[in-house]
Amino acid sequence: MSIKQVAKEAGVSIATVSRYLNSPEHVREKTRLKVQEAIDKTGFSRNALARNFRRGKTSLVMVVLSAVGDPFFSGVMRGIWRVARREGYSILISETQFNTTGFNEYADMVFSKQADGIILLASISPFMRDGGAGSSALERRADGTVPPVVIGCETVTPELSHFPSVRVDNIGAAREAAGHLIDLGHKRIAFISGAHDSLLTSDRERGYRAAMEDAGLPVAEGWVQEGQLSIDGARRATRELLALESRPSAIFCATDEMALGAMHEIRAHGLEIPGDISIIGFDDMRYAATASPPLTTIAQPAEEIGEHTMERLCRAMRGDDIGAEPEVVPHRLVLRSSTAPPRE
Amino acid sequence: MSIKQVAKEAGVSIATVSRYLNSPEHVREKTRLKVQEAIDKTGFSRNALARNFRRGKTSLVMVVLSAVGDPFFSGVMRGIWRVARREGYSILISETQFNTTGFNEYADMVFSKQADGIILLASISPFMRDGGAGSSALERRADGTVPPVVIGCETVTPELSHFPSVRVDNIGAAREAAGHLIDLGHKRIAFISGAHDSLLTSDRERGYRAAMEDAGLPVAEGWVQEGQLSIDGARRATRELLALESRPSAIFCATDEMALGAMHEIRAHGLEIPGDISIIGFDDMRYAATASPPLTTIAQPAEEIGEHTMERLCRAMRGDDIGAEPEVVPHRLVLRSSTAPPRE
DNA sequence: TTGTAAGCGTTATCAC
DNA sequence: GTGATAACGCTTACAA
Repeated sequence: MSIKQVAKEAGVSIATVSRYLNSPEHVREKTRLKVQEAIDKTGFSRNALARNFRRGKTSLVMVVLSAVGDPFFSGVMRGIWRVARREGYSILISETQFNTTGFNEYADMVFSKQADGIILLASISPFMRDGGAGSSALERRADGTVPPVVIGCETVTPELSHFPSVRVDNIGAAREAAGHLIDLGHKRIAFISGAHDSLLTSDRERGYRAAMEDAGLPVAEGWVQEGQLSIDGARRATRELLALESRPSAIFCATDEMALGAMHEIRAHGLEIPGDISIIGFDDMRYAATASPPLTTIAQPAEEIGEHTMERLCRAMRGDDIGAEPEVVPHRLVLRSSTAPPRE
Repeated sequence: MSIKQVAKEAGVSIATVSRYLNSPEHVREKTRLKVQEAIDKTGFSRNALARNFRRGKTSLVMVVLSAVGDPFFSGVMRGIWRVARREGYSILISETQFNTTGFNEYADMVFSKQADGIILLASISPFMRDGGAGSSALERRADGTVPPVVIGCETVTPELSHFPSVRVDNIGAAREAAGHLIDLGHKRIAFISGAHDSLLTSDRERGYRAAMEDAGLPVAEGWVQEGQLSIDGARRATRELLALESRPSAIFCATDEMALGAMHEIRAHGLEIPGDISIIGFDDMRYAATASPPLTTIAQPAEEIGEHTMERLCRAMRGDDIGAEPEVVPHRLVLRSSTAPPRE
């Protein structure tokens, strides 16, 4: 079932079979028929491993994300796909499952030629911690060039600032989210962040703090809680907030996922949203609109982020210099029913 | 940056470098040091393409799913990962994006040796429709053996019944879900299915119809609506149901995703859940519990499905005969607050 | 313990 | 248009 057997079967050389496979227009009609027949007969399937090896490329792009199952990625992937199809790339996805080694393993795939490029959607903080093979894979390269990597959504650390990225202005958007609550008249506004080392949410936290400062409002002790980017984490964080002496009248959650957790916990305490407490999220994942009440949030143009990220990667894989500037795409405040003026 | 340059740098043969890489214990301490030094100096990274090609295996397992962003996959992947780590496999994920070619492309990767095995979580109906390369990849094999494929979650078509699968008893579980509504006293119970060709939800529909029949209840015209497996599809389906003369007092949704859409639509009509209409879902994805009211549903043991699926695949890749019997894992009815006795 | 050398299945570069 | 044939980078007998 190798090209060789097909050649024998068809009574031609292996070169001809290869040509038939790669550029049939360079093969005479009559020969083409013979070869196709031989292929059908032998049930041949070209060994992609050998092919990729020989060609030195795979036409595969690896998308690294923290976990499939995050609804936000649906849109981003759709955008990536649209471009990938157009440009002739296949997409392979890998999960870090929130751990360090996860990423390193996949970063190496570009280096070891198993993929032509990488799109990083996962949180990138993990692999800054050690100096393992993977992190260095992103730093150095034998010939000093930068490997084809584009970072999507995430905020970029200084260490990785030589990689291009596509994302919203997290600080500005967070500022706008907090600003919306302030505009409604809230003064006691809490923030639920991700983990303490999450870059993404630390930018959003910065925006929150900036908005508070602009408005001359204090950020009281305990008003910033870690929600671990999870529903349960957000519930715990909310529990803390509700127990506070100066209980906030509004909570800004760094992700919609956590906002859903917060809402659940608030209801469990017999409080009303937005009557007793207003909630605003971030991402506009599809479950934000079906929440009860529907969640006010900051929408990221997920599909657009996916498209632009992939487009930029394609240029990098083609060998173009795409620079390292982050591309900022527009966010949008989506007003729904989970925010309202405070009661008093 | 090939093994050859490292060999030259270290003053040894390429065989020694290769040995160092694969079984360092067979290399003298002193030589080991020399080689390691040369590797560091050259910044060498072994070309996995060449390696896999030569070895004829990749230690890679491909997980095919319809689309990233489905919260239900989180748990399944966690289970798959646990086993993969233990058995020394890496996981690569691919999306069909709900189209046929998507699957074919990836199915071929096993055939073409880029992955050692496949786990199919995606709906498998698409690739039954044509006789393309991919579908045949799952059917025939040069030497007549069955390629290492295990199907997770999904119901298996007769055409694919020679492949092993791991899943819940969809019919039985659906019967229980509908039965729960019947036990509560509901008589007008509707069902929101996926697409008409979705195997998964057609089994659930069968369970629903069986339960109704058992109870001697009719399934009136219009009580079974297609929800396209999406929130919006479910909203449309619900709109149809609410407009019905004999408006149902309870709706069984074939997935939690659709249940959230249905709930949203019901609330938009100013109706109460479960006061006016009871809702029950299927899957117990993580947003089911945070819905308002929390969603009564059928829980699938996602993590367990992932584990068992991967375990079985590992045995298949090892060459063991794993048979083709579907393995049925237990489901569980999770009572929350979206179901209650009918008003009257 | 190390080196030599024969492949693995393709693609690509030549002649013809 | 087609056919030899030399790579590609690595693993693995087999020899030394």
